[in-house]
Amino acid sequence: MVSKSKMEGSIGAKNKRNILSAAEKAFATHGFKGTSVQQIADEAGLPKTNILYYFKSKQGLYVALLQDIMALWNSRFDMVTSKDDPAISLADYIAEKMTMSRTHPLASKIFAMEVLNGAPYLTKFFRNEHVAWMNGRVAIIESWITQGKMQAVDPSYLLFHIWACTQHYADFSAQISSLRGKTMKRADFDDATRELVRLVLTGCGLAVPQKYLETAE
Amino acid sequence: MVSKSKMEGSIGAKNKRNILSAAEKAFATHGFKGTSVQQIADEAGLPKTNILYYFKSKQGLYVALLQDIMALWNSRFDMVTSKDDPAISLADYIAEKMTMSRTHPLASKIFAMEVLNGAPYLTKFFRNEHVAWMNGRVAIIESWITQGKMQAVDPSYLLFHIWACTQHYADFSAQISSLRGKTMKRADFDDATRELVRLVLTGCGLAVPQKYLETAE
DNA sequence: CAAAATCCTGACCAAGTAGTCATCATTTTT
DNA sequence: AAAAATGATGACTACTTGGTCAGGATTTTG
Repeated sequence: MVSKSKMEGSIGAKNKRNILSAAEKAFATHGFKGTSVQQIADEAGLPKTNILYYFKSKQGLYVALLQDIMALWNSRFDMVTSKDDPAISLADYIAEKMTMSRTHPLASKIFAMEVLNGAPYLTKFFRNEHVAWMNGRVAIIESWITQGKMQAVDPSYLLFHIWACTQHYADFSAQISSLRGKTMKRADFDDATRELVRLVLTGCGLAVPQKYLETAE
Repeated sequence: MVSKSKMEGSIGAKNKRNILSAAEKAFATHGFKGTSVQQIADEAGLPKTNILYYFKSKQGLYVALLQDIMALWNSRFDMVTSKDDPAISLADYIAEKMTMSRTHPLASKIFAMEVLNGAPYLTKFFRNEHVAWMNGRVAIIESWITQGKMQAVDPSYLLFHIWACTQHYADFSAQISSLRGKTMKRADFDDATRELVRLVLTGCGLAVPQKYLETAE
């Protein structure tokens, strides 16, 4: 019976999840400084001291949350190889990132704020795992180019632009909703995804895969 | 002698500019809540009370700054007509926005933070001037499309994507610098501009104007 | 069931905050 | 130069905040 003793104190695990979820809401809406531990406590339905019991400090909670968020960034694009089809790979990556913006907008906002403020808690991550990831992806795109599978574009800037556009729908939702007069629904995200896939792929001299072509009418 | 009496108290005008500049730096780095009036005072080299003398409150200062920032958004693209050339017009707009990201990154960051937090002080602006601007631009792009000057794309999403990519270089500079191992210089911005112009214009079925084609080597 | 570990919380505190106010200094106007 | 307007600031206050701590409750383990 090993499992029982190491059940991670299911009470604690549950509470931690609850607190992290409340913190995500609060931090995404008001930023790190703009959020008080009391607000998180209210959101979680717990007394303030209980928050500090599970996370040693507000900063500790924030860092834990940030780590959870970074784990979300993992993608099937991580595993792409130079033998894959660039059109499919890039289109799927764009679609995947758009889905993230739709389903995890709060995580995206917290990440965006962190980077806006100079990414004090991410510098290490950026300089290690993230650079390695980037180098790998750049190499594969370059290989696609030398294989003549796609037009010569700068891979770094291409990735920046994909991130910029996909994250924009989460981070700037207030502006987008105001301008459209209504919030983005699932169908709108699908439209935006198709538009973006077409823009990027055409710009890379690639044909748009069937499944990202306009279906209806 | 009307002018002399209404010289706007050049002392006051100068101080206000100084304070706004200090506030821009502080707010862009730490957000509204994360910035104390004292920090702004230190940055401006003035006692705290003097800040409150010129701007009635921290919030008042922030709103004044935000208005200054919104005025910066004015663009030559505002004046484009359906008779203009879409390739030139869009390329110039992209280049102009990239220049803004390079020369006014703090303004871009403050705007981004404001929108991230739900744009509480911009809702009115969004719903009025901004929607009107948007409708006008969308109509012109649609007219370009019906004239057969460019491919059929959704004008709203196209504009969103242009904003996303251009602002990204200001707002996410911490991430970009980390990944590149060095900050973006003027020449790098020019490279990024060319890449983005090519991506967008090609994606709209437009030829890239001469001046945005790779020059060197 | 006893002991140990984990969980929970009210009372409290030191530090930092935005903003007020009374007073003084300088500049502008008459 | 007198009066008026504008500019400048130290001292103070009311309030919020993150975090501690001591002690109690509940659950888990032997």
